[in-house]
Amino acid sequence: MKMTVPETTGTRMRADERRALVLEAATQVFGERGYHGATTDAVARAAGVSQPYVVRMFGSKEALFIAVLDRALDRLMDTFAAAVEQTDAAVAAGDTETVTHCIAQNYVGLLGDRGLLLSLMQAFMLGADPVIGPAARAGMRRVYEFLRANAGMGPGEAHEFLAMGMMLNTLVGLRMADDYEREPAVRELLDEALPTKLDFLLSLRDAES
Amino acid sequence: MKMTVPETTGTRMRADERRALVLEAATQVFGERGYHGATTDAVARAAGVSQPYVVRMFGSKEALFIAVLDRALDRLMDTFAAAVEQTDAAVAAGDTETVTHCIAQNYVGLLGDRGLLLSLMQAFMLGADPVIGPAARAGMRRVYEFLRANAGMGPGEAHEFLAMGMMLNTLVGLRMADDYEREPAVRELLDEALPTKLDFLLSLRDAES
DNA sequence: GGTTGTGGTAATCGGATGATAACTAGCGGT
DNA sequence: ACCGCTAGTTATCATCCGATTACCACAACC
Repeated sequence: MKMTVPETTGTRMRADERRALVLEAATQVFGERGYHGATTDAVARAAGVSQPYVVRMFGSKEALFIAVLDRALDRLMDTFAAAVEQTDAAVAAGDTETVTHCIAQNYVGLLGDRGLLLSLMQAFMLGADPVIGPAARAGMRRVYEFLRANAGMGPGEAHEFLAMGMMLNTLVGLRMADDYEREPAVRELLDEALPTKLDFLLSLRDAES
Repeated sequence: MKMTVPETTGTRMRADERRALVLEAATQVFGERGYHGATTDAVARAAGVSQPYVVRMFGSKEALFIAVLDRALDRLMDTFAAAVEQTDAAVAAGDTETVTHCIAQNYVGLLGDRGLLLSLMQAFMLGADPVIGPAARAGMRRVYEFLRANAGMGPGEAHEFLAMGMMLNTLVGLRMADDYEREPAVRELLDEALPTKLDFLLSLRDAES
């Protein structure tokens, strides 16, 4: 009974590691093409495994998407929670930073993981689906209730914050930054939507393969 | 050369009428299930024609979606333009109504045609698509430029207005109203998002088949 | 050094789906 | 009456995709 943790030294990987890899790949693919547009084969190739393995690991494509949704929400809430702590510390140090501002900063950071926010949005557009719909609604509730209960926002603040978030997600989904140089109106809109972090967003766009 | 307009009295319909019917049906179906999730067969059944006819009428599913997108944008701009005129008339009469408020009112009215706004949102999530992406970006630009040039909004106003619109679209896509009675948080959020027209939205939900 | 369990893959199937081809029928003009 | 054009259909194809089955291989443990 040594109970050693397998080190993944050889050609094979531990199942939970591989699972995390597949979830990451699936997040990207689902974010890019949406639930119906994504194929389990594309996820498998992105993760470097075979297509049947992806399906068997999660039971079905639908279950995989739910897992992606849950993971995305977990990460989102972690980011928010960290932002709240960060704000508390700043306030304790005499700073006058608002929670909303601080969370917003960290939210923009999440745009770096394009798949995460887009997978969420894709789920939000599938409210009519009998399985995904309820899960997506529960996800939105979870976010809203966090903002109200843990971030100390009022109903109006929370709603406004979510509206900004949906706008940013939409602009990312549209790949609006692709037209930043070419279209003056796009430049103006993005300058307004991302007052501080715009160079960050553009660098992400250019870093794409 | 009588040049009479065929009256569609018999079993057959004029092509442009049928085309409008199919476009309306496609708007609903694409809005519900997204571009990839929608099938040309579902569109055909909703329009009461055969599946091959739908495909041949537009050339491809992709072209049909682009047509749906264009029609949705046309209707959206018409609604906005009417709201601007309405505001001008109110201001001339001594009223102090803001354009933003008036457009927002009319926008909420568009929620009645659920497919219209949802088809737009579905397009906005497909920015990575080589054909749909550019069309969707052009659509968003068209809306923004109207708000800036014709509705007299500044960059900040236009951005804020769009953010509220994206939030409302998302809530509709989520079918969030389904949880209005059951979940207090949802009730609070919807009360905040739709201060005046909430009963209208709920009546729409209940009117569904 | 076999044996057992875990981490995979190759082969394949069946249903769904977009598209095409070939054909049919209503309607107006002469 | 028949002729040509427009509005439609039925039948069918080729492809894609999620899922299943059966099999393979590495590694730990006795």
